[in-house]
Amino acid sequence: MKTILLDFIAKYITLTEDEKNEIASLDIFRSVKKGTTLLKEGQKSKESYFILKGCIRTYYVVDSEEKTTAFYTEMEAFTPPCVINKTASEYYISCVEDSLITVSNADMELELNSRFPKFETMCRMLSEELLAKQRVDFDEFKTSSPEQRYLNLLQKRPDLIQRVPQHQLASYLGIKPQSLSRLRGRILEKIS
Amino acid sequence: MKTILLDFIAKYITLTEDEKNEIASLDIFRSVKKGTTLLKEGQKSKESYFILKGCIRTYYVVDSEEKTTAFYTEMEAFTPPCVINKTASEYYISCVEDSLITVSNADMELELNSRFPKFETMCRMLSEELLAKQRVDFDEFKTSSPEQRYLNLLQKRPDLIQRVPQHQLASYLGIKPQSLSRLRGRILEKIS
DNA sequence: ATAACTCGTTCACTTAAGTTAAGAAATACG
DNA sequence: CGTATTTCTTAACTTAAGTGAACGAGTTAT
Repeated sequence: MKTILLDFIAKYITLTEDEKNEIASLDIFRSVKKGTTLLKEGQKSKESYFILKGCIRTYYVVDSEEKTTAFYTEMEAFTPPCVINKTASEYYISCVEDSLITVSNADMELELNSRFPKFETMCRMLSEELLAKQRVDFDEFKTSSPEQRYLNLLQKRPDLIQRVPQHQLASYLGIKPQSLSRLRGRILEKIS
Repeated sequence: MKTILLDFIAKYITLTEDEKNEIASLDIFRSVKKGTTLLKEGQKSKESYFILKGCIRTYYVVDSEEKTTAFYTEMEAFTPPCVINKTASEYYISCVEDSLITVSNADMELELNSRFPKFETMCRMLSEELLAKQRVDFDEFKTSSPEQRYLNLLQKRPDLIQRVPQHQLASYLGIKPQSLSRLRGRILEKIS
């Protein structure tokens, strides 16, 4: 189970056995139930997350309506903007499914970064990679219609369409649930 | 002039005089004319950019139509996704105005990172910060209408509306130039 | 077991963006 | 200087998303 995290790290740097043991012995592994809220709007936080198993969602509440902006699943890591900016969170984080995650602390990372330059190298590489990936996602979103976005999602993350409620998917695609229903109907008609 | 870059770096780390001199003596400062294309679709590149003065635009060409996805202006840095992913570029980079920029190389950065841990710390902090900022931008884009996006841009980057052609702004906002014209008319009517 | 609620879908209607075309205004260029 | 080109706006029409309401299916609570 803890090997999932070590496998992830191995994509960026090579750890000694001692270092692996140190990582594995950290008290960062958490099991969270579906529906659990990990962070609320207005709260301050220093926590970063890595998903071993399950699905985590971030959403804003605008005019008492949820606006889902991201889903994180297996082998994905993220740090909320409020942790980087040291501001109160503008969004909520909650569990879509029973999940197994790691929860690490900014202070802990700071210490690891200064103790192990290797660790900082990994953080830099990971941030650069995520920045590039998110840039491409953003560009694709901007340059395509809701229907294209849905078809794109169907290609790239088909699992999401199965494991996530439609109304959350809709807002993730930037539209209303009714529009997603209609749009799916339209696509089915085209095929037949 | 080179102090602009040093001021930017100073936001993240503290350099010695020797280090400052070394940075200032690097052959990375370039003056580029309006309209110059820095990178084309299909090309490979290892170059990162920092804008001292001017404005740089990234755009895709889809069905022989330009889709502008970003503008970079004074004191902004960016590395194209193709450099990180080591793939051919999917977009173009071009100069909106006569600009003064730095062009650095991935190999050069790798060397600096290993010679000066401080430099890698800066890269990590910068990537983390840009990742958080871009996340917020993406979320705002997703959760708002074209009209809200325009008003938001008017607040956050009023200079862009002056210095960039409308049709490029429109595609940056995810709409057609005609829609931007109409939308601006609608806003003016509301005010009066 | 039934009532309350959530979720997804459908429908009719409204609103805004896309499309096509035309013309005015600004800019570039020979 | 005048012509060509690009840029911006306007208008009429089409298409798709937003809105409000209603319905059935499935779930939760009492």
